[in-house]
Amino acid sequence: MYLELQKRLGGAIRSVLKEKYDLELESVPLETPPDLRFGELATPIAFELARKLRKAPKMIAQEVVAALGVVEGFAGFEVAGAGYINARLDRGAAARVIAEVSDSHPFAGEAGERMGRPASAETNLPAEQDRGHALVEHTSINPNKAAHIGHLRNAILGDTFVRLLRAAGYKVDVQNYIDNTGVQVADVVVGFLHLEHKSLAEIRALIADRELRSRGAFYQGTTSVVPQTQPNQQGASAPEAVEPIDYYCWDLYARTSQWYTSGTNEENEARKRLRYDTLHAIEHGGNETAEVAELISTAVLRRHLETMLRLGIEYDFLPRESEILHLKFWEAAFEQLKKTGVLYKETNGKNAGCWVMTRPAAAGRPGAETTDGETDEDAKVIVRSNGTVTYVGKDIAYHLWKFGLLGRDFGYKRFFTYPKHDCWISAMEGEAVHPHFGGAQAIYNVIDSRQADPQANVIQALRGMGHAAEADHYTHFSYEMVALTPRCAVELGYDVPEEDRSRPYIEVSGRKGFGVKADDLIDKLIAATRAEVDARQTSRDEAGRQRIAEQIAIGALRYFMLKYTRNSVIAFDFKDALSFEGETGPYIQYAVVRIRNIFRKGGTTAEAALAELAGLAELGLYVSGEANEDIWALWLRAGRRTQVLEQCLATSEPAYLAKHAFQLAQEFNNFYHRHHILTEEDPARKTFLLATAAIVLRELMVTLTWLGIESPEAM
RNA sequence: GCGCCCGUAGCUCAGCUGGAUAGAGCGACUGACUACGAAUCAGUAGGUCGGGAGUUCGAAUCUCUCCGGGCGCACCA
Repeated sequence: MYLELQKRLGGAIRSVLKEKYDLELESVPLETPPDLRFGELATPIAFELARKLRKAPKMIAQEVVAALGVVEGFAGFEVAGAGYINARLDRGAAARVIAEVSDSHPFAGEAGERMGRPASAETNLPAEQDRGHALVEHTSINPNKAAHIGHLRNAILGDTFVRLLRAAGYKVDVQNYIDNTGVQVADVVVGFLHLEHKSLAEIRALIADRELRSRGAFYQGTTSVVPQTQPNQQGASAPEAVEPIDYYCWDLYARTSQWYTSGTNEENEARKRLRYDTLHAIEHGGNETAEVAELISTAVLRRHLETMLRLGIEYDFLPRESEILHLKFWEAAFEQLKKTGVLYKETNGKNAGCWVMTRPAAAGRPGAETTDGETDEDAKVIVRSNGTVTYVGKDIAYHLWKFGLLGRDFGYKRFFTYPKHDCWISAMEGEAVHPHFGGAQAIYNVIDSRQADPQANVIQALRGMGHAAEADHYTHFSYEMVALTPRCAVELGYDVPEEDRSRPYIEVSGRKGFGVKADDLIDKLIAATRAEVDARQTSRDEAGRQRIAEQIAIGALRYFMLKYTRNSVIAFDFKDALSFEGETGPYIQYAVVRIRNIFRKGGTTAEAALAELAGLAELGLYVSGEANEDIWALWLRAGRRTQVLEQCLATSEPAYLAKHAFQLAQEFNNFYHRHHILTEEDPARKTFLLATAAIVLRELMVTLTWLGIESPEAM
């Protein structure tokens, strides 16, 4: 609603300025006044024009207001302060618009359902239903250990952004890149083969056993969006629970990392050699070491998908580095890079014999402009003097593929089955019939801010190859890390050095096995919400209570990861993460439950309430006047959903929507205490109050769905 | 050395492309359940927006500088 009115007012003011002063403005700044006393929209445009027109701002504002006359949807305009132009809405008409914006079935359906592309009416984005094909890469955890809280932030940010893109009318492919041939996997392979001295057969048996006996077995083939957690103590016939494979690897990876540096100098040298020999065997493929790597990385990957599914996060495609290597993606990219002159062979200096690329110009100085014959010592090495390609090189090839510019494709195999679709994985020889991935118009890479430089290199390469449009639609969706507060680290039993205890936060480290595992946190959250639900929902059955507890726990976790803007470091603490009061997911869920209770108790429905509103004459009366300002503010916020969505997309910042949902819930709770709906004696006013609740319910449910948070039936 | 990010209430964070009296949650203190269920609400206390200079009619927001904290800058992935 807001967007449309803003456009209309901006247009009206622009044409007045054109007519009166012969000024052509790109756009008119419009803002929300600090208080409803000043109207619903305002512009400080007169201040800007004061110098140009050599007139007092107040005078300009008065002239503009006089010339504006009548604008549809607005009740009037006035000048305030030193020259603000304030606009007042025709509240009755605006309220009708807010009430009518709705999707086909806003109150029905599972809120946690995988978001398809909603009807255009829901997003209120006319004529922009098909915005093109976007590709979002997120999660991308090295498949050698359990996911931790840092990975959760990545996946939740990415998944939420996917939902926002889909809500706005984009076709979106979700990819989770799997580095199954990197050093991290090699390290765990070294651990299995050389620390634990296990054979291929033993490793295979160990993984099979863990998949059977660990919680992983319980998530397999589940039909529920959020699988039931497996209560370890219950079910006497269940086999003895055992740590899942990703937990096992978590410890082994940490042990191996330590092992590299814990021997004598000679031993350490040998161990390092072993490490790189193992890495190269894995990269090369076709040997037993590579087979071990494949087994482990696939088993751990499966666990990651299970963990993420608990949060309602699904993927469409899992491209793996092994296929990027063996399908010769790099060779194809290399040809293009040479042909376009992006890469050149260095003959002098420290990089002699390497194929290098000029780095992106630094913001401060152009720096990297190589004049002929001069050696750019700062250039980025893409192909080493021994002929092997670096990580950035492989990444360039992968991104050419993402945009459909590589001229090669993966093989595709089904890998994981979700309730409503399949997730595919790359393969040398895939299935004959498969969906097509890649060839997107816009891509978003959810990768932490430490990778800013390599990401900039890839963009630079694309631009250098002449793919300017693609480079412009390449977004490094960066975010800051999740760290632990020193107190939390101590609480977890880690040895925290004295000098670290006064720091604001301590970085999580997979290599050191230092961090909070994702599944542990989720389990802990569910246990906490379950205790609350058990205390409140005494007449509900076991399964019902468990389901509600899970919905609340996931809501709390997702909201926690979304409430911070991307570039603020989250200093993780159980106290904050396990909180269900104040600015949290459960607070918003609770508002939804409250509204549902009103309709249940009142023996009516939200749909009926909105239908009745249509028959209410003089709607404007109920949203005007001193006594109704708070209600009008609530309606106005309810009308902001698409505006907030667009803001989130424009800035790649889901936190704004999280904030919006909270503020709407907060204003509703205030309204709830001030106006008792079901005991209202004036039938017309009761209709209006019920419709108010219905609109807030609709808005909260749609917004929560976009955030990936379900609405429990009771709390 | 170069680059990026951060510094706002006791704590954790918002503050939209510069705009009207700087906001929220938590914590502290005071109140509100014969209930549309208090995972809630109302109220009080609490801020030199890290320091300084500049641009502007106007700066938490833009520029410069200094201070403090974090993270990147490999023929590692």
